[in-house]
Amino acid sequence: MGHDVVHGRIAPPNPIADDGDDYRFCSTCAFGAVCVGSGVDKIALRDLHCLVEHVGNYRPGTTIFRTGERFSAIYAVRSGTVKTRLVDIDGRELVLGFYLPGELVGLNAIHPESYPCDAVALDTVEVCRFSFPALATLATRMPGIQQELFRRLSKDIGNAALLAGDYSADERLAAFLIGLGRRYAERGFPADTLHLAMSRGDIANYLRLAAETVSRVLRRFQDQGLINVDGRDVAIAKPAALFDLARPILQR
Amino acid sequence: MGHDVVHGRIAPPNPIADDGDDYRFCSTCAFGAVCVGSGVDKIALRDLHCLVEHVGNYRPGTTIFRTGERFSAIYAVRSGTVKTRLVDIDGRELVLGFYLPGELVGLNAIHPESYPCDAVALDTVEVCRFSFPALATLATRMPGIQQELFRRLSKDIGNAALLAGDYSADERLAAFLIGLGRRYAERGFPADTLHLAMSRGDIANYLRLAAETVSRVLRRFQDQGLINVDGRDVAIAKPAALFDLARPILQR
DNA sequence: CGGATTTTTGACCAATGTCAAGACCGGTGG
DNA sequence: CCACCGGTCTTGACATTGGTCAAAAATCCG
Repeated sequence: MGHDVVHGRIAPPNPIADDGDDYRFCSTCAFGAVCVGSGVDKIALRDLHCLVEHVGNYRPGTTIFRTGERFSAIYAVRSGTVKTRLVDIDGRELVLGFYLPGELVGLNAIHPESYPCDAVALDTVEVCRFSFPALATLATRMPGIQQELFRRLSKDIGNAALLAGDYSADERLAAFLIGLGRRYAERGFPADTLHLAMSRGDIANYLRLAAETVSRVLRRFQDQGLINVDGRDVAIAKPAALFDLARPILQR
Repeated sequence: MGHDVVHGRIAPPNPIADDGDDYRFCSTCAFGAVCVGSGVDKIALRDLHCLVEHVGNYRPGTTIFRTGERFSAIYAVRSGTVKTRLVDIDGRELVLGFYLPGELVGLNAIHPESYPCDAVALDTVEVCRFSFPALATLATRMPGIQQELFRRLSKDIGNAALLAGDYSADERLAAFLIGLGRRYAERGFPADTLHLAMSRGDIANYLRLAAETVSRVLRRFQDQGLINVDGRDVAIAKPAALFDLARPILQR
Protein backbone atom coordinates (compact mmCIF):
# COMPACT_ATOMS: atom_id res chain seq x y z
CA MET A 1 0.00 0.00 0.00
CA GLY A 2 3.04 2.18 -0.26
CA HIS A 3 3.49 3.03 3.36
CA ASP A 4 6.49 5.00 4.41
CA VAL A 5 8.62 3.95 7.29
CA VAL A 6 8.81 6.57 10.00
CA HIS A 7 10.35 6.30 13.41
CA GLY A 8 10.98 2.63 13.05
CA ARG A 9 7.50 1.31 12.39
CA ILE A 10 5.23 0.97 9.43
CA ALA A 11 3.63 4.32 8.80
CA PRO A 12 -0.15 4.47 8.79
CA PRO A 13 -2.10 5.27 5.67
CA ASN A 14 -1.31 8.93 5.32
CA PRO A 15 -3.67 10.39 2.78
CA ILE A 16 -2.27 13.38 0.98
CA ALA A 17 -4.17 15.69 -1.26
CA ASP A 18 -2.86 15.64 -4.78
CA ASP A 19 -1.58 18.97 -5.93
CA GLY A 20 -3.02 18.79 -9.39
CA ASP A 21 -1.81 21.11 -12.09
CA ASP A 22 -2.84 24.66 -12.70
CA TYR A 23 -6.33 23.79 -13.83
CA ARG A 24 -7.10 20.59 -12.03
CA PHE A 25 -7.25 21.15 -8.33
CA CYS A 26 -6.03 19.01 -5.48
CA SER A 27 -8.11 15.86 -5.76
CA THR A 28 -8.78 15.87 -2.04
CA CYS A 29 -9.19 19.64 -2.04
CA ALA A 30 -11.93 21.13 0.06
CA PHE A 31 -13.47 22.58 -3.05
CA GLY A 32 -12.55 19.80 -5.42
CA ALA A 33 -16.08 18.59 -5.91
CA VAL A 34 -17.26 22.09 -6.73
CA CYS A 35 -14.67 22.65 -9.42
CA VAL A 36 -14.69 19.22 -10.96
CA GLY A 37 -18.43 18.90 -10.82
CA SER A 38 -20.29 21.67 -12.58
CA GLY A 39 -19.02 23.33 -15.76
CA VAL A 40 -15.90 24.78 -14.26
CA ASP A 41 -15.57 28.49 -14.71
CA LYS A 42 -11.96 28.72 -15.83
CA ILE A 43 -11.54 32.31 -14.77
CA ALA A 44 -13.00 31.79 -11.34
CA LEU A 45 -10.88 28.69 -10.95
CA ARG A 46 -7.79 30.68 -11.76
CA ASP A 47 -8.90 33.16 -9.11
CA LEU A 48 -9.30 30.38 -6.60
CA HIS A 49 -5.83 29.25 -7.50
CA CYS A 50 -4.52 32.74 -6.93
CA LEU A 51 -5.97 33.14 -3.50
CA VAL A 52 -4.83 29.80 -2.24
CA GLU A 53 -1.38 29.42 -0.82
CA HIS A 54 0.27 26.11 -0.09
CA VAL A 55 2.00 26.14 3.22
CA GLY A 56 4.14 23.17 3.98
CA ASN A 57 5.83 21.19 6.65
CA TYR A 58 4.51 22.09 10.00
CA ARG A 59 6.42 19.87 12.40
CA PRO A 60 4.59 17.96 15.14
CA GLY A 61 3.59 20.31 17.91
CA THR A 62 3.94 23.50 15.88
CA THR A 63 1.13 25.96 15.60
CA ILE A 64 -0.74 27.01 12.45
CA PHE A 65 -2.67 29.78 14.15
CA ARG A 66 -3.10 30.87 17.73
CA THR A 67 -5.95 31.99 19.94
CA GLY A 68 -6.59 35.68 19.61
CA GLU A 69 -4.83 36.27 16.29
CA ARG A 70 -6.86 38.30 13.85
CA PHE A 71 -8.90 36.07 11.56
CA SER A 72 -7.86 36.35 7.96
CA ALA A 73 -7.86 32.88 6.46
CA ILE A 74 -9.19 29.38 6.69
CA TYR A 75 -6.99 26.36 6.13
CA ALA A 76 -7.58 23.12 4.29
CA VAL A 77 -5.49 20.23 5.53
CA ARG A 78 -3.49 18.65 2.70
CA SER A 79 -1.64 16.01 4.69
CA GLY A 80 -1.25 15.05 8.31
CA THR A 81 -3.61 15.74 11.17
CA VAL A 82 -4.40 18.99 12.93
CA LYS A 83 -6.06 19.51 16.29
CA THR A 84 -7.75 22.68 17.45
CA ARG A 85 -7.78 23.37 21.15
CA LEU A 86 -8.35 26.06 23.66
CA VAL A 87 -6.98 26.34 27.13
CA ASP A 88 -9.46 27.64 29.64
CA ILE A 89 -8.73 30.03 32.42
CA ASP A 90 -7.61 27.43 34.90
CA GLY A 91 -5.43 25.55 32.51
CA ARG A 92 -7.72 22.77 31.33
CA GLU A 93 -7.15 21.95 27.67
CA LEU A 94 -10.27 21.52 25.60
CA VAL A 95 -9.76 19.89 22.21
CA LEU A 96 -12.37 21.15 19.76
CA GLY A 97 -11.61 18.92 16.83
CA PHE A 98 -9.25 16.82 14.77
CA TYR A 99 -8.88 17.58 11.07
CA LEU A 100 -7.89 15.11 8.38
CA PRO A 101 -6.77 15.91 4.83
CA GLY A 102 -9.53 17.64 2.90
CA GLU A 103 -11.12 19.16 6.01
CA LEU A 104 -11.34 22.87 6.79
CA VAL A 105 -9.86 24.46 9.89
CA GLY A 106 -10.77 27.90 11.15
CA LEU A 107 -14.45 28.20 10.26
CA ASN A 108 -15.24 28.97 13.88
CA ALA A 109 -13.16 32.15 13.60
CA ILE A 110 -15.39 33.95 11.11
CA HIS A 111 -17.72 35.24 13.75
CA PRO A 112 -15.40 36.43 16.47
CA GLU A 113 -13.10 37.72 13.70
CA SER A 114 -10.19 36.32 15.64
CA TYR A 115 -9.21 32.71 16.08
CA PRO A 116 -10.96 31.36 19.17
CA CYS A 117 -8.54 28.46 19.47
CA ASP A 118 -5.06 27.23 18.58
CA ALA A 119 -4.51 24.95 15.60
CA VAL A 120 -1.67 22.52 16.25
CA ALA A 121 -0.02 20.00 13.94
CA LEU A 122 -0.08 16.49 15.41
CA ASP A 123 2.34 15.08 12.88
CA THR A 124 3.98 16.53 9.80
CA VAL A 125 1.30 18.73 8.28
CA GLU A 126 0.78 20.57 5.03
CA VAL A 127 -2.13 22.94 4.50
CA CYS A 128 -3.66 25.25 1.92
CA ARG A 129 -4.32 28.74 3.15
CA PHE A 130 -7.40 30.55 1.79
CA SER A 131 -7.69 34.26 2.42
CA PHE A 132 -11.22 34.47 3.71
CA PRO A 133 -12.24 37.87 2.33
CA ALA A 134 -11.02 36.78 -1.08
CA LEU A 135 -12.78 33.46 -0.79
CA ALA A 136 -16.02 35.13 0.22
CA THR A 137 -15.80 37.47 -2.73
CA LEU A 138 -15.19 34.57 -5.04
CA ALA A 139 -18.14 32.78 -3.49
CA THR A 140 -20.46 35.51 -4.69
CA ARG A 141 -19.42 34.65 -8.24
CA MET A 142 -19.29 30.90 -7.78
CA PRO A 143 -22.47 29.72 -6.08
CA GLY A 144 -20.98 26.24 -5.80
CA ILE A 145 -18.25 27.55 -3.55
CA GLN A 146 -20.71 29.53 -1.50
CA GLN A 147 -22.82 26.45 -1.13
CA GLU A 148 -19.84 24.36 -0.12
CA LEU A 149 -18.91 26.87 2.56
CA PHE A 150 -22.47 26.92 3.90
CA ARG A 151 -22.46 23.12 3.94
CA ARG A 152 -19.18 22.84 5.82
CA LEU A 153 -20.18 25.45 8.35
CA SER A 154 -23.50 23.75 8.92
CA LYS A 155 -21.81 20.37 9.26
CA ASP A 156 -19.50 21.69 11.96
CA ILE A 157 -22.48 22.89 13.97
CA GLY A 158 -23.90 19.39 13.88
CA ASN A 159 -20.63 17.78 14.87
CA ALA A 160 -20.08 20.12 17.77
CA ALA A 161 -23.60 19.55 19.05
CA LEU A 162 -23.13 15.81 18.81
CA LEU A 163 -20.22 15.87 21.15
CA ALA A 164 -22.17 17.90 23.64
CA GLY A 165 -24.63 15.19 24.57
CA ASP A 166 -24.32 13.54 27.97
CA TYR A 167 -23.15 10.24 26.67
CA SER A 168 -21.23 7.55 28.51
CA ALA A 169 -17.53 6.99 28.05
CA ASP A 170 -18.26 3.83 26.06
CA GLU A 171 -20.64 5.60 23.71
CA ARG A 172 -18.19 8.42 23.17
CA LEU A 173 -15.23 6.25 22.37
CA ALA A 174 -17.19 3.94 20.11
CA ALA A 175 -18.55 6.92 18.20
CA PHE A 176 -15.09 8.44 18.01
CA LEU A 177 -13.56 5.33 16.46
CA ILE A 178 -16.45 4.75 14.04
CA GLY A 179 -16.43 8.41 13.04
CA LEU A 180 -12.71 8.45 12.41
CA GLY A 181 -13.03 5.27 10.36
CA ARG A 182 -15.73 6.82 8.22
CA ARG A 183 -13.69 9.90 7.58
CA TYR A 184 -10.72 7.79 6.52
CA ALA A 185 -13.03 5.78 4.29
CA GLU A 186 -14.25 8.97 2.60
CA ARG A 187 -10.64 9.49 1.58
CA GLY A 188 -10.27 6.00 0.21
CA PHE A 189 -8.56 4.40 3.17
CA PRO A 190 -9.73 1.39 5.13
CA ALA A 191 -12.30 2.28 7.75
CA ASP A 192 -11.25 -0.49 10.09
CA THR A 193 -7.52 -0.03 10.54
CA LEU A 194 -6.90 3.32 12.11
CA HIS A 195 -3.76 5.05 13.12
CA LEU A 196 -4.35 7.64 15.79
CA ALA A 197 -2.22 10.71 15.25
CA MET A 198 -3.23 12.02 18.65
CA SER A 199 -2.27 10.94 22.15
CA ARG A 200 -4.68 9.38 24.63
CA GLY A 201 -4.66 12.69 26.43
CA ASP A 202 -5.80 14.51 23.28
CA ILE A 203 -8.58 12.01 22.75
CA ALA A 204 -9.62 12.42 26.37
CA ASN A 205 -9.66 16.20 26.12
CA TYR A 206 -11.70 15.93 22.95
CA LEU A 207 -14.25 13.50 24.37
CA ARG A 208 -14.31 15.23 27.76
CA LEU A 209 -13.00 12.23 29.62
CA ALA A 210 -9.90 11.59 31.70
CA ALA A 211 -6.96 10.06 29.88
CA GLU A 212 -7.19 7.13 32.29
CA THR A 213 -10.78 6.51 31.27
CA VAL A 214 -9.83 6.42 27.59
CA SER A 215 -7.15 3.90 28.38
CA ARG A 216 -9.49 1.74 30.44
CA VAL A 217 -12.30 1.75 27.89
CA LEU A 218 -9.99 0.87 25.02
CA ARG A 219 -8.66 -1.95 27.16
CA ARG A 220 -12.16 -3.22 27.82
CA PHE A 221 -13.18 -2.93 24.16
CA GLN A 222 -10.18 -5.08 23.35
CA ASP A 223 -11.02 -7.61 26.07
CA GLN A 224 -14.52 -7.79 24.58
CA GLY A 225 -13.02 -8.49 21.17
CA LEU A 226 -14.40 -5.31 19.60
CA ILE A 227 -11.04 -3.87 18.63
CA ASN A 228 -7.35 -4.66 18.66
CA VAL A 229 -5.14 -1.98 20.06
CA ASP A 230 -1.44 -1.73 19.43
CA GLY A 231 -0.25 1.58 20.75
CA ARG A 232 -1.74 4.14 18.41
CA ASP A 233 -2.85 1.58 15.87
CA VAL A 234 -6.40 0.41 16.30
CA ALA A 235 -8.04 -2.32 14.26
CA ILE A 236 -11.81 -2.48 14.46
CA ALA A 237 -12.67 -6.15 14.75
CA LYS A 238 -16.44 -5.91 15.15
CA PRO A 239 -17.64 -2.74 13.46
CA ALA A 240 -21.30 -3.68 13.89
CA ALA A 241 -20.99 -4.19 17.64
CA LEU A 242 -19.04 -0.98 18.00
CA PHE A 243 -21.65 0.85 15.99
CA ASP A 244 -24.35 -0.52 18.26
CA LEU A 245 -22.57 1.06 21.19
CA ALA A 246 -22.27 4.35 19.33
CA ARG A 247 -25.84 4.29 18.09
CA PRO A 248 -27.28 6.83 20.54
CA ILE A 249 -24.72 9.33 19.27
CA LEU A 250 -24.46 8.52 15.59
CA GLN A 251 -28.01 7.63 14.83
CA ARG A 252 -29.91 10.51 16.22
CA MET B 1 -42.30 49.20 31.28
CA GLY B 2 -45.41 48.22 29.41
CA HIS B 3 -45.60 44.59 30.37
CA ASP B 4 -48.65 42.64 29.45
CA VAL B 5 -50.49 40.55 31.98
CA VAL B 6 -50.60 36.91 31.05
CA HIS B 7 -51.77 33.97 33.06
CA GLY B 8 -52.21 36.03 36.15
CA ARG B 9 -48.72 37.39 36.60
CA ILE B 10 -46.71 40.22 35.21
CA ALA B 11 -45.44 39.18 31.83
CA PRO B 12 -41.70 39.29 31.30
CA PRO B 13 -40.12 41.62 28.81
CA ASN B 14 -41.17 39.99 25.59
CA PRO B 15 -39.19 41.56 22.79
CA ILE B 16 -40.92 41.52 19.47
CA ALA B 17 -39.36 42.38 16.19
CA ASP B 18 -41.00 45.36 14.58
CA ASP B 19 -42.54 44.57 11.25
CA GLY B 20 -41.42 47.71 9.58
CA ASP B 21 -43.00 48.82 6.35
CA ASP B 22 -42.26 47.59 2.87
CA TYR B 23 -38.85 49.18 2.70
CA ARG B 24 -37.72 49.32 6.27
CA PHE B 25 -37.25 45.88 7.65
CA CYS B 26 -38.06 44.40 11.02
CA SER B 27 -35.83 46.34 13.38
CA THR B 28 -34.85 43.17 15.19
CA CYS B 29 -34.67 41.29 11.90
CA ALA B 30 -31.84 38.87 11.41
CA PHE B 31 -30.67 40.90 8.45
CA GLY B 32 -31.66 44.29 9.74
CA ALA B 33 -28.13 45.49 10.23
CA VAL B 34 -27.22 44.51 6.71
CA CYS B 35 -30.07 46.39 5.13
CA VAL B 36 -29.98 49.47 7.31
CA GLY B 37 -26.23 49.67 7.29
CA SER B 38 -24.68 49.87 3.88
CA GLY B 39 -26.30 51.71 1.00
CA VAL B 40 -29.36 49.56 0.79
CA ASP B 41 -29.94 48.08 -2.60
CA LYS B 42 -33.65 48.74 -3.06
CA ILE B 43 -34.17 46.01 -5.58
CA ALA B 44 -32.36 43.40 -3.56
CA LEU B 45 -34.27 44.50 -0.51
CA ARG B 46 -37.51 44.03 -2.36
CA ASP B 47 -36.30 40.55 -3.26
CA LEU B 48 -35.53 39.82 0.35
CA HIS B 49 -39.00 40.98 1.19
CA CYS B 50 -40.44 38.67 -1.43
CA LEU B 51 -38.71 35.59 -0.24
CA VAL B 52 -39.54 36.12 3.40
CA GLU B 53 -42.81 34.91 4.73
CA HIS B 54 -44.22 35.89 8.08
CA VAL B 55 -45.65 32.93 9.87
CA GLY B 56 -47.56 33.69 13.00
CA ASN B 57 -48.90 32.29 16.16
CA TYR B 58 -47.34 29.03 16.94
CA ARG B 59 -48.92 28.00 20.23
CA PRO B 60 -46.74 26.69 23.06
CA GLY B 61 -45.65 23.14 22.35
CA THR B 62 -46.34 23.28 18.62
CA THR B 63 -43.72 22.41 16.10
CA ILE B 64 -42.18 24.67 13.47
CA PHE B 65 -40.28 21.90 11.77
CA ARG B 66 -39.57 18.28 12.57
CA THR B 67 -36.62 15.96 12.47
CA GLY B 68 -36.23 14.39 9.06
CA GLU B 69 -38.28 16.88 7.05
CA ARG B 70 -36.59 18.05 3.90
CA PHE B 71 -34.64 21.24 4.49
CA SER B 72 -36.00 24.16 2.55
CA ALA B 73 -35.95 27.19 4.80
CA ILE B 74 -34.40 28.83 7.82
CA TYR B 75 -36.48 30.75 10.33
CA ALA B 76 -35.87 34.00 12.15
CA VAL B 77 -37.69 34.29 15.45
CA ARG B 78 -39.83 37.43 15.60
CA SER B 79 -41.37 36.97 19.02
CA GLY B 80 -41.38 34.33 21.69
CA THR B 81 -38.82 31.62 22.28
CA VAL B 82 -38.06 28.48 20.29
CA LYS B 83 -36.17 25.41 21.38
CA THR B 84 -34.55 22.88 19.08
CA ARG B 85 -34.24 19.35 20.32
CA LEU B 86 -33.60 15.85 19.23
CA VAL B 87 -34.68 12.65 20.84
CA ASP B 88 -32.06 9.95 20.76
CA ILE B 89 -32.66 6.31 20.16
CA ASP B 90 -33.43 5.44 23.74
CA GLY B 91 -35.73 8.34 24.37
CA ARG B 92 -33.42 10.88 25.96
CA GLU B 93 -34.26 14.42 24.86
CA LEU B 94 -31.30 16.56 23.93
CA VAL B 95 -32.00 20.29 23.69
CA LEU B 96 -29.68 21.88 21.14
CA GLY B 97 -30.55 25.50 21.68
CA PHE B 98 -32.97 28.24 22.65
CA TYR B 99 -33.69 31.02 20.20
CA LEU B 100 -34.79 34.53 21.06
CA PRO B 101 -36.25 37.14 18.70
CA GLY B 102 -33.76 38.06 16.00
CA GLU B 103 -32.01 34.70 16.10
CA LEU B 104 -31.92 32.16 13.27
CA VAL B 105 -33.20 28.61 13.59
CA GLY B 106 -32.38 25.83 11.17
CA LEU B 107 -28.81 26.61 10.14
CA ASN B 108 -27.76 23.14 11.22
CA ALA B 109 -30.02 21.67 8.53
CA ILE B 110 -28.09 23.01 5.54
CA HIS B 111 -25.61 20.20 5.54
CA PRO B 112 -27.75 17.14 6.06
CA GLU B 113 -30.34 18.79 3.77
CA SER B 114 -33.00 17.68 6.20
CA TYR B 115 -33.74 19.05 9.62
CA PRO B 116 -31.67 17.15 12.17
CA CYS B 117 -33.91 18.26 15.04
CA ASP B 118 -37.37 19.49 15.96
CA ALA B 119 -38.04 23.19 16.49
CA VAL B 120 -40.69 23.72 19.15
CA ALA B 121 -42.40 26.89 20.32
CA LEU B 122 -42.02 27.40 24.07
CA ASP B 123 -44.57 30.17 24.23
CA THR B 124 -46.53 32.02 21.59
CA VAL B 125 -44.12 32.36 18.71
CA GLU B 126 -43.98 34.26 15.46
CA VAL B 127 -41.27 33.66 12.90
CA CYS B 128 -40.11 34.77 9.49
CA ARG B 129 -39.54 31.97 7.03
CA PHE B 130 -36.68 32.38 4.51
CA SER B 131 -36.54 29.98 1.61
CA PHE B 132 -32.92 28.93 1.76
CA PRO B 133 -32.22 28.46 -1.95
CA ALA B 134 -33.69 31.90 -2.60
CA LEU B 135 -31.73 33.41 0.25
CA ALA B 136 -28.50 31.86 -0.98
CA THR B 137 -29.11 33.22 -4.45
CA LEU B 138 -29.79 36.64 -3.05
CA ALA B 139 -26.62 36.35 -1.00
CA THR B 140 -24.59 36.12 -4.19
CA ARG B 141 -25.89 39.57 -5.10
CA MET B 142 -25.75 41.04 -1.60
CA PRO B 143 -22.37 40.29 -0.05
CA GLY B 144 -23.61 41.72 3.23
CA ILE B 145 -26.21 39.02 3.49
CA GLN B 146 -23.72 36.33 2.60
CA GLN B 147 -21.39 37.68 5.25
CA GLU B 148 -24.15 37.74 7.82
CA LEU B 149 -24.98 34.11 7.09
CA PHE B 150 -21.33 33.12 7.40
CA ARG B 151 -21.14 34.98 10.69
CA ARG B 152 -24.21 33.37 12.16
CA LEU B 153 -23.14 29.91 11.08
CA SER B 154 -19.71 30.44 12.56
CA LYS B 155 -21.18 31.76 15.78
CA ASP B 156 -23.32 28.66 16.18
CA ILE B 157 -20.23 26.47 15.89
CA GLY B 158 -18.65 28.38 18.74
CA ASN B 159 -21.73 28.17 20.91
CA ALA B 160 -22.14 24.47 20.37
CA ALA B 161 -18.51 23.83 21.19
CA LEU B 162 -18.77 25.89 24.35
CA LEU B 163 -21.50 23.72 25.70
CA ALA B 164 -19.46 20.63 25.02
CA GLY B 165 -16.79 21.34 27.61
CA ASP B 166 -16.70 19.24 30.76
CA TYR B 167 -17.81 21.96 33.08
CA SER B 168 -19.44 21.62 36.47
CA ALA B 169 -23.13 22.12 37.04
CA ASP B 170 -22.40 25.47 38.72
CA GLU B 171 -20.33 26.72 35.82
CA ARG B 172 -22.94 25.65 33.32
CA LEU B 173 -25.84 27.29 35.06
CA ALA B 174 -23.96 30.48 35.75
CA ALA B 175 -22.92 30.70 32.11
CA PHE B 176 -26.45 29.94 31.00
CA LEU B 177 -27.94 32.77 33.02
CA ILE B 178 -25.25 35.28 32.07
CA GLY B 179 -25.54 34.30 28.43
CA LEU B 180 -29.29 34.66 28.40
CA GLY B 181 -28.98 38.03 30.08
CA ARG B 182 -26.55 39.23 27.45
CA ARG B 183 -28.80 38.13 24.65
CA TYR B 184 -31.73 39.98 26.20
CA ALA B 185 -29.52 43.01 26.62
CA GLU B 186 -28.63 42.92 22.92
CA ARG B 187 -32.33 43.37 22.28
CA GLY B 188 -32.61 46.31 24.62
CA PHE B 189 -33.97 44.51 27.65
CA PRO B 190 -32.48 44.37 31.11
CA ALA B 191 -29.75 41.76 31.43
CA ASP B 192 -30.46 41.09 35.07
CA THR B 193 -34.16 40.30 35.22
CA LEU B 194 -34.80 37.23 33.17
CA HIS B 195 -37.94 35.34 32.45
CA LEU B 196 -37.25 31.76 31.51
CA ALA B 197 -39.58 30.59 28.78
CA MET B 198 -38.36 27.04 29.24
CA SER B 199 -38.96 24.51 31.99
CA ARG B 200 -36.28 23.28 34.37
CA GLY B 201 -36.33 20.06 32.42
CA ASP B 202 -35.55 21.91 29.19
CA ILE B 203 -32.69 23.75 30.84
CA ALA B 204 -31.40 20.47 32.20
CA ASN B 205 -31.57 18.78 28.82
CA TYR B 206 -29.80 21.74 27.29
CA LEU B 207 -27.02 21.85 29.88
CA ARG B 208 -26.78 18.06 30.08
CA LEU B 209 -27.77 17.89 33.70
CA ALA B 210 -30.67 16.30 35.55
CA ALA B 211 -33.66 18.53 36.23
CA GLU B 212 -33.09 17.92 39.94
CA THR B 213 -29.57 19.27 39.65
CA VAL B 214 -30.79 22.45 37.97
CA SER B 215 -33.26 22.93 40.75
CA ARG B 216 -30.67 22.35 43.44
CA VAL B 217 -28.06 24.64 41.93
CA LEU B 218 -30.55 27.47 41.45
CA ARG B 219 -31.55 26.99 45.08
CA ARG B 220 -27.96 27.21 46.20
CA PHE B 221 -27.25 30.25 44.04
CA GLN B 222 -30.20 31.91 45.74
CA ASP B 223 -29.00 30.88 49.21
CA GLN B 224 -25.64 32.40 48.32
CA GLY B 225 -27.36 35.62 47.36
CA LEU B 226 -26.28 35.44 43.72
CA ILE B 227 -29.78 35.40 42.28
CA ASN B 228 -33.40 35.62 43.27
CA VAL B 229 -35.64 32.96 41.86
CA ASP B 230 -39.39 33.23 41.65
CA GLY B 231 -40.63 30.38 39.54
CA ARG B 232 -39.47 31.15 36.05
CA ASP B 233 -38.44 34.69 36.89
CA VAL B 234 -34.81 35.07 37.80
CA ALA B 235 -33.20 38.27 39.01
CA ILE B 236 -29.44 38.35 38.93
CA ALA B 237 -28.37 39.98 42.18
CA LYS B 238 -24.60 39.70 41.84
CA PRO B 239 -23.70 39.61 38.15
CA ALA B 240 -19.99 39.87 38.88
CA ALA B 241 -19.97 36.90 41.21
CA LEU B 242 -22.04 34.88 38.79
CA PHE B 243 -19.71 35.81 35.98
CA ASP B 244 -16.77 34.66 38.06
CA LEU B 245 -18.37 31.25 38.31
CA ALA B 246 -19.00 31.19 34.57
CA ARG B 247 -15.55 32.47 33.69
CA PRO B 248 -14.03 29.15 32.61
CA ILE B 249 -16.82 28.86 30.03
CA LEU B 250 -17.35 32.43 28.91
CA GLN B 251 -13.85 33.71 29.01
CA ARG B 252 -12.00 31.16 27.07
C1' DC C 1 -62.05 23.29 43.50
C1' DG C 2 -59.38 19.43 41.65
C1' DG C 3 -56.45 16.90 38.63
C1' DA C 4 -52.22 17.33 36.11
C1' DT C 5 -47.82 19.00 35.63
C1' DT C 6 -43.74 21.03 37.23
C1' DT C 7 -40.61 21.85 40.84
C1' DT C 8 -38.37 20.92 45.03
C1' DT C 9 -36.19 18.09 48.47
C1' DG C 10 -34.04 13.97 50.44
C1' DA C 11 -31.55 9.51 50.44
C1' DC C 12 -28.81 6.68 47.98
C1' DC C 13 -25.79 5.04 44.19
C1' DA C 14 -22.88 4.62 40.16
C1' DA C 15 -19.91 6.44 36.70
C1' DT C 16 -16.05 8.80 36.14
C1' DG C 17 -12.37 11.73 37.94
C1' DT C 18 -8.21 12.02 40.85
C1' DC C 19 -4.07 10.53 42.73
C1' DA C 20 -0.20 7.59 42.68
C1' DA C 21 2.77 4.10 41.12
C1' DG C 22 4.65 1.33 37.74
C1' DA C 23 5.17 -0.40 32.74
C1' DC C 24 6.24 0.52 28.28
C1' DC C 25 8.04 2.45 24.73
C1' DG C 26 11.26 5.38 21.57
C1' DG C 27 15.23 8.14 21.43
C1' DT C 28 19.93 9.35 22.85
C1' DG C 29 24.49 8.99 24.01
C1' DG C 30 28.22 6.32 25.78
C1' DC D 1 24.99 -2.72 21.39
C1' DC D 2 23.32 -1.39 25.65
C1' DA D 3 21.89 1.64 29.58
C1' DC D 4 19.52 5.39 30.69
C1' DC D 5 16.02 9.03 30.29
C1' DG D 6 11.56 11.28 29.38
C1' DG D 7 7.29 11.02 27.99
C1' DT D 8 3.14 8.35 27.26
C1' DC D 9 0.26 4.81 28.66
C1' DT D 10 -1.72 1.54 31.87
C1' DT D 11 -3.42 -0.07 36.19
C1' DG D 12 -5.19 0.15 40.92
C1' DA D 13 -7.37 2.39 45.04
C1' DC D 14 -10.23 5.82 46.42
C1' DA D 15 -13.18 10.19 46.25
C1' DT D 16 -16.70 13.01 44.41
C1' DT D 17 -20.01 14.90 41.42
C1' DG D 18 -24.12 14.45 39.68
C1' DG D 19 -27.76 10.94 38.46
C1' DT D 20 -31.72 8.08 39.98
C1' DC D 21 -35.64 7.04 42.56
C1' DA D 22 -39.32 8.47 45.39
C1' DA D 23 -42.33 11.50 47.59
C1' DA D 24 -43.99 15.96 48.86
C1' DA D 25 -44.93 20.75 47.63
C1' DA D 26 -46.13 24.24 44.54
C1' DT D 27 -48.20 25.83 40.49
C1' DC D 28 -51.11 25.79 36.56
C1' DC D 29 -55.52 25.72 34.38
C1' DG D 30 -59.82 24.18 33.33
